[in-house]
Amino acid sequence: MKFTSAYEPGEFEPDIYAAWEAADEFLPGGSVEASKGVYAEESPSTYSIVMPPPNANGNLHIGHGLTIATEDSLIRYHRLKGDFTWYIPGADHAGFETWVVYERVLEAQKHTRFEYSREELYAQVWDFVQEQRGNMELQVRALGASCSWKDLTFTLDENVVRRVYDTFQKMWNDGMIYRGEKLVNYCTKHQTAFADIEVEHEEEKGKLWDIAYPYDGGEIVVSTTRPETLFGDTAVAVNPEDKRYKDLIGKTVRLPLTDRNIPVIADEHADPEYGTGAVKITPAHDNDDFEVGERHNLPRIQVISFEGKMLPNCGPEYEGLTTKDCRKKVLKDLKEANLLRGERDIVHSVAHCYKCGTVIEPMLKEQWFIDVKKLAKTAIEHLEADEIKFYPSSKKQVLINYLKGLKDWNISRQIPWGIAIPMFKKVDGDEWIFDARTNLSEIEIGGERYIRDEDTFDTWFSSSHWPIVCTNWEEGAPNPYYPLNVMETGADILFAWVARMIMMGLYVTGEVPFREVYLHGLVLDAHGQKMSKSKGNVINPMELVSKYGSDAFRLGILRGRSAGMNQAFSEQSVVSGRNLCNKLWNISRFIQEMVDQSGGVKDPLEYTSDNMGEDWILREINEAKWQVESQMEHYRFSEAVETLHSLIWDKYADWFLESQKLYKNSSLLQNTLEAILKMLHPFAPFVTEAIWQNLSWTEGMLISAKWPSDFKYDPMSAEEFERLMDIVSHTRSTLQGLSEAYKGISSSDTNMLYGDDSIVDDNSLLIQYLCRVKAVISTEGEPRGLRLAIANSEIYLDVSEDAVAAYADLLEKRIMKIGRELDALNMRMMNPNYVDKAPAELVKETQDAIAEKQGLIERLKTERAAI
RNA sequence: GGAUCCUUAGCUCAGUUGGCUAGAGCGUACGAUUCACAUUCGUAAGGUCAGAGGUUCAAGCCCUCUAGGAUCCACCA
Repeated sequence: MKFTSAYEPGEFEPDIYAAWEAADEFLPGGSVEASKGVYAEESPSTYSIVMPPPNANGNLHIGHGLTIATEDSLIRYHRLKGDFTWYIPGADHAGFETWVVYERVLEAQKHTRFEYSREELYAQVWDFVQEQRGNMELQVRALGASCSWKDLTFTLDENVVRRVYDTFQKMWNDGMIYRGEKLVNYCTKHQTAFADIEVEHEEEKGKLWDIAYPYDGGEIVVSTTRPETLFGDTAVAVNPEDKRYKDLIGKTVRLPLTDRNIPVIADEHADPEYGTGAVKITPAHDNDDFEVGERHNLPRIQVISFEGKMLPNCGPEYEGLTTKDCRKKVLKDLKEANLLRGERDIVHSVAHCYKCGTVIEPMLKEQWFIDVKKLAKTAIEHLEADEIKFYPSSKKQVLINYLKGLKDWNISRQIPWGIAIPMFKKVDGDEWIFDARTNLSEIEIGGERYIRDEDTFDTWFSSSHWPIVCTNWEEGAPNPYYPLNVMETGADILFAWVARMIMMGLYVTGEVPFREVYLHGLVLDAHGQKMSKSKGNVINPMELVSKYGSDAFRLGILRGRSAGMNQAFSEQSVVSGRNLCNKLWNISRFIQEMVDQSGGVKDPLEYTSDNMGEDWILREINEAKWQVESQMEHYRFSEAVETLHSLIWDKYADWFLESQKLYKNSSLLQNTLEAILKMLHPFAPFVTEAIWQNLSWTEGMLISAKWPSDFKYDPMSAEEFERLMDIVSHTRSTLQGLSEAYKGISSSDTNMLYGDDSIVDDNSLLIQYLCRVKAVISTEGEPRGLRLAIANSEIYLDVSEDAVAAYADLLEKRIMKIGRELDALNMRMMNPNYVDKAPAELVKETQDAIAEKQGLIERLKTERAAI
């Protein structure tokens, strides 16, 4: 006997995973060749998913847990269905994320990045990541991901870099890449630029100061939240419609604390309603001002350094101050100069570095940009042609709207950890050339020396190639795994990643990179709060896995989750998953015992005609299977889990197995259990495989078994069993009611009497067992006790008249309830429009229901009359 | 400011093209107990489907408005 009384996940999970992996079960069709497009059979159906690569040096968080549970259940389902499934794992160098971590490591060692060359740093981080990397991969395994490890792609792998360079070169040749001096979102702590999407805006309390800029015969008062940037002012703008300032347009005013004069210009940007209606223009340190500057050809004066300190051009008193200190000093000096006119509290949103929270400084910097017009336009066309189906569907339009307003994409990052930008600048001159030899910092072509750009690519630029590189897509070569069947990822990176994969997929391959997109929402804590370290409500998936098992975690996290929604998650749902695993384990243990009693070998499916429960469970399994198929098709994981939970627990165990305690049809038990194991396998791979391996008659591995085919059964017989279930439920309920109403009634002391009823007659033993009554006896024409209100039957509980009397109140309540239901139905039928316009089928159903309820009430009234 | 989504049992959520007598898990109450499982079994209570209108024979579902919440985008001198 290999079945212990409780399932212990830890005893089985590591060995089972190792066995799958050793048997190459994770490869498409189970062979290396198939992943390369070489098949034994003619064009098999394929199914591919790429894993959004977890950070190579990190630990998995709850979001990864959801990702893997979702993707792996799809993969396993399709594998059982016979598809050549390819689930390609990845590891992300996570450019900036990892860099932040590594900078802390350096800091701890009392070093800084500025002591090393770019190459040295790259090599150091590479080693650091390789050391850490195994951790993440072990955790992905612990979650049961049936991904093809032989195809693991690291985002800095050679083939990735090659593909990224190819694309970049193509874009360069197509004139889509340009170098521009623009304002970038700059973090002065990390000393790198960010894409707009990487910047977090937060509402903050701030102050709006009014500062007087004097001129001969007066002053103009400007409003600003950033007085320290006044050294970079190159104009004051007023709205052209603003009568207050009309006469000042074109005049010059004195810039306070300096000896510079700047012009007053007219620009729509100035909002007459806001502040004083006059605004200082600092093109080098403000996004809007930059645009105003472009419109009016204003000089751009950078006054803040990349370290976040004031530059010498601010004057010796201010040079070297941080922006914060400088603001204080400027305000103090303005006050002393009697130029500060006002100060008020405001709430405004301020951009912060999403990693360290430092205020983002818009800075002038030469960067590489991608002109996204064509990319976005093509993507929109394909989206509008419905080439990609979205779950939830609303996200498609959200994405289109985003693409319509997309600005040019800054792909330069000033961190060493990433793919080097393959651009070199002529030493003597301004010319830039493309060259893939980024291992060299300097190259020579035709006697000219070129120096490589120090920057690296934005990670999203390389990540946008993910479906292409993971499936080994090559121009002109057929590839059954591209486009992917589905891209499953978090709704929060719809813009950052999904949008860019679509643009890049179309640009490189001419095809959309995936046919469907399933987006999951955030996993919130049990109270619907976002998980965060500072709140201390972070749930570690690995802790849950070690406590309850991988399957329990997977079942728990998929429960109550639907596409695109941020939803709560609690340990409780994992407990419920664990219980289901244990239930299935014990079902199997019990079946194995029964099979052992009848020889322990595998029998072909047989079913006997005298047990309706067998027909019924075969029907229920068929129906559950069809439901799960449809639910998987529509990414309704939560419902699929519920369907299976209900099948296994409420139907298979509570009714079928209970009835089998009397009938023991060994071959049927075997065949139905196998079907159930297969159906639950996508969600709970370990326990189902563990059972499969423990059962005496099964062969091979469950992971690569075939999805069950339909069972044949007798539908009449299955329906009859439902009647039996009705009788049993009703009896139990009535007995419970009786025992609560009248002390001394217990089911085991009560006899069930029946009149002319073939179902009871044929199944008296089963009914006796399921109802736990003393005996089921024919009335022999002498009914007594309480008659049960069950359609088409004559069944009594043999209890005293006093007990029946005590039960009267409950009975009355039930009659009332059914009466109300009957009234509602009658109302419906009395409406001529309903009878006219509703489908005939429905009207018939209503009529039947009325007849049934009338009959029921009659019988209940008889019960009452008998009291 | 713009957009999207959400509001259903005590809690967390399902509810597909309108047909519902609104479901599940957990929790609660009552009862059971050698015989697969206490990670168990049985029974029950619990809902004006956020509010107000509208369309329809019929609305949790479709439309309009209102209130509350979440997220994203843009902007805020």
